[in-house]
Amino acid sequence: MATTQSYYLTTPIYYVNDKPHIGHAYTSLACDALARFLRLDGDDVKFLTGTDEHGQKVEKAAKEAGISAQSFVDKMSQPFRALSPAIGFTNDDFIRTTEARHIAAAQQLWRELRARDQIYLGSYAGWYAVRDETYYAESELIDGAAPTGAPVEWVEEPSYFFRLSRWQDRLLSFYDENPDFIAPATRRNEVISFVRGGLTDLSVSRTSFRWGVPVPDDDAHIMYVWMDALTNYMTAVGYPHTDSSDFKKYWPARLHMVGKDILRFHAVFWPAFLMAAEIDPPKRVFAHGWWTNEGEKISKTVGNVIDPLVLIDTYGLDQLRYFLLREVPFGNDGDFSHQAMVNRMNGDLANDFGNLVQRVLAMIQRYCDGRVPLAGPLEDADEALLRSAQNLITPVRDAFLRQAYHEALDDIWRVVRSANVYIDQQAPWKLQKIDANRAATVLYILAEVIRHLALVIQPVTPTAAGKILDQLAVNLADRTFSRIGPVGALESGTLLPEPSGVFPRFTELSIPSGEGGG
RNA sequence: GGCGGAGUAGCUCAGUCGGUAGAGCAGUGGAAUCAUAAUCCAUGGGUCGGGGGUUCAAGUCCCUCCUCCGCUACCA
Repeated sequence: MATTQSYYLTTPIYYVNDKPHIGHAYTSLACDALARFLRLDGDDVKFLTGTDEHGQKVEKAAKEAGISAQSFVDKMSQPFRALSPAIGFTNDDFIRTTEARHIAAAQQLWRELRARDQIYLGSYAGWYAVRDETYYAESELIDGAAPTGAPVEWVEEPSYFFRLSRWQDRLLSFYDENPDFIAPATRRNEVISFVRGGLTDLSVSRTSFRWGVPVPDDDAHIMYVWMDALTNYMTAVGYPHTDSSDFKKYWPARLHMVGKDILRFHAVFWPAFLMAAEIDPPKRVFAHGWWTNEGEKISKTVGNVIDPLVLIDTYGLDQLRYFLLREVPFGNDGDFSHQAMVNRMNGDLANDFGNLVQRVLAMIQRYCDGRVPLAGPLEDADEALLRSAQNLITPVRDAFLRQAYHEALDDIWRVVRSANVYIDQQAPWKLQKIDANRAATVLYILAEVIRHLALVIQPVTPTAAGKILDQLAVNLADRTFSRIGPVGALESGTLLPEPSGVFPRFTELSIPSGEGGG
């Protein structure tokens, strides 16, 4: 057995001032597929997601709603928690920044920084945008508003500062020594160029509102939301108990998956905080891209926000998961369109793969009494196809570890297509009439190939893959990657259940009565 | 303005250490009929953004220009 490795990966914690949309689902999906892959590969995985619940926006929204901030976030956090069962996310924990465990962790990190003179008290004055939770320089303002369009107000307050300026060189050498820390490469260049441009100390406390983690030993201040929020990644593995088994096992995190908009916080501030506290920084931050909707930028005001739950209703869960991971080189922006979705769902899933499974299982049912056929001597073509399926895990693993999901799926589909070529060349429906043993051999090879395909596609389309493995009578315990190859081979004579399609085609009849996306 | 990335077949993109370009989809023609009207086979004369240079040879290196995108700065 391979040695078990621990792999801790996280989504950002989602800000509760919003409802879950396709962007949240996408980030979590990218983590989920990897988490599932690693578990099947025998790793000890911890996959974390959760909600970010502090900040002025929440405080204001709660006040406007006439409820306490706590009950506001209790309510708003719920849809994010509900996303996991809806989209099949297998997160091991769901953290909320309002939990006691987290407040203790954030305060401890603060104390560590304070004790090392990495935080000092000063004062801050500037244009502050509540909506963005950010200060802007005078020069950044456009017509008296933030570049984002958010209204700004002049705020002058005492503030604690983190000595970020001291970490410029350390960060640059850290990036240099860890070329895989920031992905994709183009984002890495951006971050490095930003840091090279010079870093100023970072304001890390606020006195203008109250909804946050109190600064230790100074009740007038609460912690800057990002310092609070980023700490969640450590909270969930036991911090401040650095001698706990979870912390030792899972920290530093192997991967923080983030949207490209919050890369800087993760790739600059976060490692600086950690190095300043003498804690190991995470291994990797991946900044993925955004989706557009039918070519249009998605925005709330335009009203073209995509609800992932609607897409699941329309196209199916596995279909959506497949589309999101296949359609776009991971890291790039992508466009969601009905046509593209249907092309993937029908072309790749239903026609190429689903139909392959169906025709093979149907022939086994008909020609072999519904039992796993007995293979005779193998010919070159048999061995070539079988080997390509058995070896598939290698490039697929390599792709997953680089978060190159599209490459992994491309590799898998190469084998799917080879199997379709093979079945046509061998024509078992003809062989059946002249050489039943040879037909049985061909069908056995195909069944084994399908077993391998189903095994490796599990992280992306877990439900359908499970159904295929059910139809091959593969035990639940035999669905890990340790069963790849002859060791897990189907046993001739095993009775198989009646096959039924796992990847339905999308037809206009598939459209539910309500309006679809839009 | 600076830094970075990208401009390759109708569309989306691959193209390793330089050797006269590939995949998928779409289109066209054909085969087959086990299968979810699915599959398979055949078919791509693209000035590899423009121009110049190095080289026996450049999509692939150098210079320059154009366009688009990202990050960043500044003037206002």
